[in-house]
Amino acid sequence: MTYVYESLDTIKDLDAIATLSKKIAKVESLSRSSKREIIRLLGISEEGLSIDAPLYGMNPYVEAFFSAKNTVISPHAIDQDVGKLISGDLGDNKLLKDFCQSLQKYTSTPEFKRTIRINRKSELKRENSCSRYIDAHLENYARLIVVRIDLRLRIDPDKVNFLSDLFIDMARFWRRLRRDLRESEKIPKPEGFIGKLEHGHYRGYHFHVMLFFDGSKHQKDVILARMIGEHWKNEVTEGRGDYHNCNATDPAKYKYYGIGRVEHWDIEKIENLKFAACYLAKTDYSLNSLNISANRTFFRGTIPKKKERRGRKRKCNPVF
DNA sequence: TCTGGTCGCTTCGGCAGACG
DNA sequence: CGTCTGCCGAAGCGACCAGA
Repeated sequence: MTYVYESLDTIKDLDAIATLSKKIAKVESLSRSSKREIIRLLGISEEGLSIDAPLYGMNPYVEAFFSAKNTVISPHAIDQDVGKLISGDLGDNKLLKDFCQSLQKYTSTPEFKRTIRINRKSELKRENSCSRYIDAHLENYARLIVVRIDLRLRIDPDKVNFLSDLFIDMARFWRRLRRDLRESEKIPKPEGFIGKLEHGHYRGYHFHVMLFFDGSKHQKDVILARMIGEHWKNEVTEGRGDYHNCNATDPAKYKYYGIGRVEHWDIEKIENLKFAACYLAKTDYSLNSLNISANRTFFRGTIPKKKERRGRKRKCNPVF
């Protein structure tokens, strides 16, 4: 039995490959450090990566990178070899040029563009969906408490089929959590949620969850997040789970802080909130590739019905 | 060729009612 | 009283098509 072993370094490398590959595909001019980085990444064997992170390779840009590498360089070349092959003046290196050209050729095929286009389109759809959902909540509640938590499972070595078993567990726990959020008296009841299932190469399956509470009923976002997180950890998963409380992180560390208390007049914070929500709408290529019957990764509650607005009229009403 | 709209299919969320 | 089940409308997803 083999386990999926995933190290953080692998992920960083794969992310770097994807972003650089995108840059090359767009024929952007590359800085000297970018070129150095490409050479370093070319030294990584695809074989090793596919053992460490078997699913991630399904990112089309990563595929493009290795396809180009294999046409230009022997597939058996190790980093030292690559270092020797691409040395000297980087500005005028034939191998590097060939590599970029090959990658550009790969990414300019209609099939490649098609997959990118389709993914981008569903991404936009989900982003719009998030935005509409947030607007609908702000229309009903002048003040929202937004909570962000990441929910995950500790890996159980007894599971035989690592990927699908955990997926089934996750689906079951998610159903349970949703029910509890709606019905349980023990935890605070949110007015809405957005959820995104991801397959992390580092931590396995995890849910990024965003919860919306009525700001007139709840205040302390950090405590709300902790209560839900503890419930996930102890009740829902019966001790098999774990969580990360994003609201507990210092707001100053965020460039765009859009969680916690969000008021209807605070356009900037609403924008930040939507920005954070859009992250949940991003495509997870590794999950796409799993081809599980229900390969849905994005979830949200239904758009709330317009409530009759009572109380004091809103003074400034920029949004609605 | 790309973007945006729409449609059908499938799954999901929310609710109500049954069950133990 | 808490949990399970089934139903219905809502929502995600992929495919097609029209127009820029």
